[in-house]
Parts: sequence; C-alpha cells; structure tokens
Amino acid sequence: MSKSGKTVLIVDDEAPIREMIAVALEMAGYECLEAANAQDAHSHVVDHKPDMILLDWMLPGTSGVEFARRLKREELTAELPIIMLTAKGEEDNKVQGLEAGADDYITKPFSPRELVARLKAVLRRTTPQGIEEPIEVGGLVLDPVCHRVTSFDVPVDIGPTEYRLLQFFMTHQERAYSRAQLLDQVWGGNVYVEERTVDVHIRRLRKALGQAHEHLIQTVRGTGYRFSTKAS
Amino acid sequence: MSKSGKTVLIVDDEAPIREMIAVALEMAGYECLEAANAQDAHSHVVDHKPDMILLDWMLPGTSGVEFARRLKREELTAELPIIMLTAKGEEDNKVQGLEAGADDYITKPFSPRELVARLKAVLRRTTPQGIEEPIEVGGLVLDPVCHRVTSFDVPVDIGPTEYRLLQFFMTHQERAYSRAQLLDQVWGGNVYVEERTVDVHIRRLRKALGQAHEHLIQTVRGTGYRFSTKAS
DNA sequence: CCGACCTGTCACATGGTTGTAACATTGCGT
DNA sequence: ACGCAATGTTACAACCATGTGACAGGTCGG
Repeated sequence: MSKSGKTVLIVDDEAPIREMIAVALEMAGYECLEAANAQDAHSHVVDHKPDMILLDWMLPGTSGVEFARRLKREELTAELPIIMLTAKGEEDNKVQGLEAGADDYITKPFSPRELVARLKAVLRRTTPQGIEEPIEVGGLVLDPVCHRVTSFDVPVDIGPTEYRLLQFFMTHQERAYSRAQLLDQVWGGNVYVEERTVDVHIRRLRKALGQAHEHLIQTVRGTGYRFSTKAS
Repeated sequence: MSKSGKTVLIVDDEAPIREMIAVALEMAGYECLEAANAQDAHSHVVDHKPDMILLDWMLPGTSGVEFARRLKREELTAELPIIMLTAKGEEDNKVQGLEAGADDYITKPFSPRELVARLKAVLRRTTPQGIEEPIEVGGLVLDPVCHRVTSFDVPVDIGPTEYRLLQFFMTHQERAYSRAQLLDQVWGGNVYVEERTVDVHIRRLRKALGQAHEHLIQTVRGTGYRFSTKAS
C-alpha cells in the first residue's frame, strides 16, 4: 500500500505462464508475486497482502475454486478481488467460478491487453475506498481492520452481508439510497436479486444493532434508506 | 416502482431479437426505439436522444464497434451509455468492445432478467447523480441528495407527493401554476386525478411546513398556486 | 452425513399515503 | 348583506410500501 503500484499475486502451476503474465503486468506498472500452488499462494497472501489475485482454475492439490472459496470465507481475505483463469473449453465452469467468489473470469489463451484491461476494471470496481480507520458513531464502532462491529464495546453479531451494508452506510451517511443503489454498491453490480431482499437485510441489521441504534437506519418512504445520526 | 421513463435504443439487424428485447424492457418501464443498422440508429440518436443504446456487435454495413467509436468521438453523444451485445464465441472481442467505449457487454443468449439488471446498473453508474445542490429559502432547506426537508434544522415530515410538490415549487418560484400544470409536472402527465386533489396536497404541505412558512405557498384565486418569498 | 449458519424469497401483517367526497369557509360581484 | 363560486378543511376507504416471520436451499465445519 506504500506505492501507487498495486500488488498482484499470480497463482498458476506452469512457470512460463506465470512469467508471461508477470512481465505483462509489470509493464503495466504492477508489482507481482508468484505461486505455483494453493499453499504457497496462501503464504503470500498472509505475508504480502496483495491487492488482487490471478488464480488458475487447475492447481495441483487444492484446486483454484476451492482456494477461492477459502479466501472468501475468511474475513481478512474476503474482500480480496480474484480473477479466475481457465483453459478454453472449460467455460461451463464459469458460473461455478463466479459463485466461488471470483470477481471476473478469463479464458486462456488471452492477450496481455485483455488481462490488464479486466484487471483494471476489477480493481476499479472493488476498491471504492481503503478505509483503514475505524468508524464510530454513537457507541457504534465498525473496525474494518478487525472486521468487527461493536455497540458500546459489546460485539455485534452480524453476517457478512449485513457487515458490508453497515460499512457502506457508515461511509455514506446522511444521504438516501434506493434499494437498487444499495444492491449495486453492497451486493455488487452483476448480481440479480429482488429489491425486497434489501429490506430483509436492513431488518436483520436493525435487529442486530438493537434498539439503541435502531434509529440510525431510517426508512425513506418511496425511495429507500438512509443512515443518519440526526433524528428523523 | 420505477417510472424511470428512460428511452433505450435497440440496434440489431434481427427483428425478432429486437422485438424480444423491446418487450422485456417495456415491461420494465422503459421506452424503446429500434434500428436495424447504424444509419437508422444514428438518425434515432439525433432525433430522439435516447438515454442509452443496446448495440449488437455484428451489423450490416458499419459494425457495432465502429458505430460505438463514432458515437464516443462526437461530443454530443460521447456520454451516451452503450451496452454491447455479442453472440457466444465472440468473447475475445470483449476488450475491443470495452475499449471502443462500451459501458458493459452482454453475451447472447441472455435472460431478460439479466439484461434489465445490467441496464439498470449502467444507467445508475453513468447518470450524473450527485451534483444536486440543496435548495434554501428562509430557514427552509430541501436537500435532494439526502431526500430530506428541514425547517430551521428541524426535519419536516411529508409524504413523497408533498416532497415532489415542494421540490417543484422551490425550483419554480415566483410564478403561478394552475392545478392542471401542477398535476402535469408533479404527478406526471398521464395520470387521471381530480384537480381538487392538488388543493388537498397543498393543504398538507402548508400544514407540514408550519406557520413559519405558510405564506410561502400562496393561493392565486381563479388560477392556482404560487411559491414566493415575497409577501403577497 | 449431520448441524449451524447465511442467504434470498415468499406470504402475510401493518401502517403510511393517496385520492375523493362532503362540508366549512372565504372572496368577490351585485 | 346576499349568493355564488372558489378554496380550505376534514374524514375516510382503498391502496401501496414497508415490516416481519418463516422457509428452502446452499455452504461450511465437524
């Protein structure tokens, strides 16, 4: 995070391919890490905290999909953008890959050009903010580093989606957002879920925050929701 | 929900496909225009100024990419969002499409659901949304971003219709409007409601604003209403 | 394989909003 | 002052947006 250049971890068991990718990315101004299997990759993730991962579908031992799932499951790495690489003909796995948490999907062979373009796109999409500071309002504290929420020092137990929702709200206070906007911002642009789903998660979040903070998330009838410290 | 009233131009050389898309979009509340080639499309763009374009990759004559580039080059149309449509197997062209200025890219076949979802996402992303300034008069503040009205920092509780009514008035001060004009502007042209309904909403709005601002909305007997800061 | 968890969706409950009508009041011309 | 028309005011039933609880499928860890 020190320099402007983002760090990309390349995970593929074939060294020449890694090399080719690395060269392309370095020419585009990225730092590169390389790993041949999931174990090494995991070490790199822990040690160097890359900004994104290029992950081959086929890996010796733990497969790419499996590894992606694992990363998405752990809180510290859940937000790490992943682009899946796959050989031609395996396109049917696309859905599976995306469902495993991949943010994009590239079919080999691909041009360096394409790679860089998609990588940029994903980074742009997934790095709206780099909030390292805890956010506090009332007795409510959201700590992005610890990935935890506390209300008056009491831990609040919420699911990943509610966490992201709350984080979005705490970084976008006072303004009203439509359900569609929230789906876009919190769920991610490419999913399709019912707008009413937002209501349910709002409900869960309100419930989890308890009555002490219930008023923080306000309903804007006919429009959507708003996070505000001011009374309605 | 969304009476967005946005207009979408569908450009594809196959009429059945155009038709299918048009039906899907119309069910979602969009207006549709259709064109079979780049020439017709361009006329439509000039004549009807659509809010976005669905552009098939393959077109007789000028190709989709070419057309997209042309649109992006001209100043008047440079901001027009474009979604590219492409048949399966042409995925390699994706980068080229995006570089030509397309805002998104959908592979045929696609579900109407997906189409509408992506379309919404693109429109949301490309619609300049945040530049709306709060309007202030006296101690009365209407903030479109927060979707909130305050009178001397005290929140004013009004329904959606009163909100829209007030917003219209605050952006059209000093002039008298007939009930018919207000129905047109605030309710939307094609609804049928009694003109007296306006009176009721005016009343509700006056009441909500309180005595401090009651004089702002003036009755113009025999004509309609007027929003004015000057005393009558 | 099971059980705990999370998620998205539904059906239903609830409460706010809306349009309309009925009645009260005001303004204006005579 | 009177009558008429325009507007103010209130009440209300239908409607609609949201709140709420339950459920099925899926994932993950044991």
